[in-house]
Amino acid sequence: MTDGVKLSDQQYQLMQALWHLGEGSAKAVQAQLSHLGLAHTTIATILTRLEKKGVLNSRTEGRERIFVPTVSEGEVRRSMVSSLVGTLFRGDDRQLLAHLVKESDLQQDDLDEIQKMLAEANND
Amino acid sequence: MTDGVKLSDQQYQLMQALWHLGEGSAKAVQAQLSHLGLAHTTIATILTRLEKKGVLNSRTEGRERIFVPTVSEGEVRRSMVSSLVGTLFRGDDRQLLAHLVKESDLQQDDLDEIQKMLAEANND
DNA sequence: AACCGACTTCTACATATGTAGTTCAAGAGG
DNA sequence: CCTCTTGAACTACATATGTAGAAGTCGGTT
Repeated sequence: MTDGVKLSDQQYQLMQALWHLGEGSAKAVQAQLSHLGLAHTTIATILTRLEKKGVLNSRTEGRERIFVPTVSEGEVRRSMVSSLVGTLFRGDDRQLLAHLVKESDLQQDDLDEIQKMLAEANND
Repeated sequence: MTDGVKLSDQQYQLMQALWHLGEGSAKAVQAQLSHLGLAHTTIATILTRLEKKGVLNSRTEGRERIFVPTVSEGEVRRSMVSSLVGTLFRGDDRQLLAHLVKESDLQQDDLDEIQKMLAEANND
């Protein structure tokens, strides 16, 4: 079934930090995302909301709260891509594929690579 | 440049109705989307907001307000796909392509078709 | 002319999200 | 033991969105 996990850009970035870290405190996440220049309270708020949403769990360790993703990046990607496909292409993945092939500026080697992937998918 | 047009599901559906119609009143849009069961005032609100956002124009014709898209479905698709690619795949279209090839349940003829498209893209 | 019907526009309220200050609790240092 | 630091929790406020009732307006009908 379609998980329905859908994250905003910001939320995805935080999750990404956690996926990289494996797990971590708000502080650790903030460090990882220092380029965004968000206040640590902001990070904490978003993490709390993500937990309420069910994509994170947290445990208290000493005085720190450690957050752990409960969904993988792959799962989230799958569900977000399929949600977009649902909206834009009536759920037909192949139309997105076609869109990409037509709209992307693909180089010869990209094409080769894709054909290789196709061949593999083909063999499974 | 990246337009940055980004619509919610709901907003996209309304736009889609207008793209189909070419242009139309709130009433016409509602009719087109009757399956959603939204009040016509809801439709009107969304249309007004879409206009403020710049993806629609409207003219008053008699007592009706006719809405006209100012962006094409293709443009919106492009910018929404590329926004998702930006978030999920650091802007690399090929990664989304790879994702699709791996995750989608493609049939043999789908593969053939894609290869045909690739060959064409290749010839341009 | 008074009324009805069809639309539009205004107002309203809930949830989600972006963003962060303020307050609180508990360990670290003197 | 008291104070300082540090991170957590709470509170706050703005914008976007979903959703729709209420009020206003204007042309058509009797």
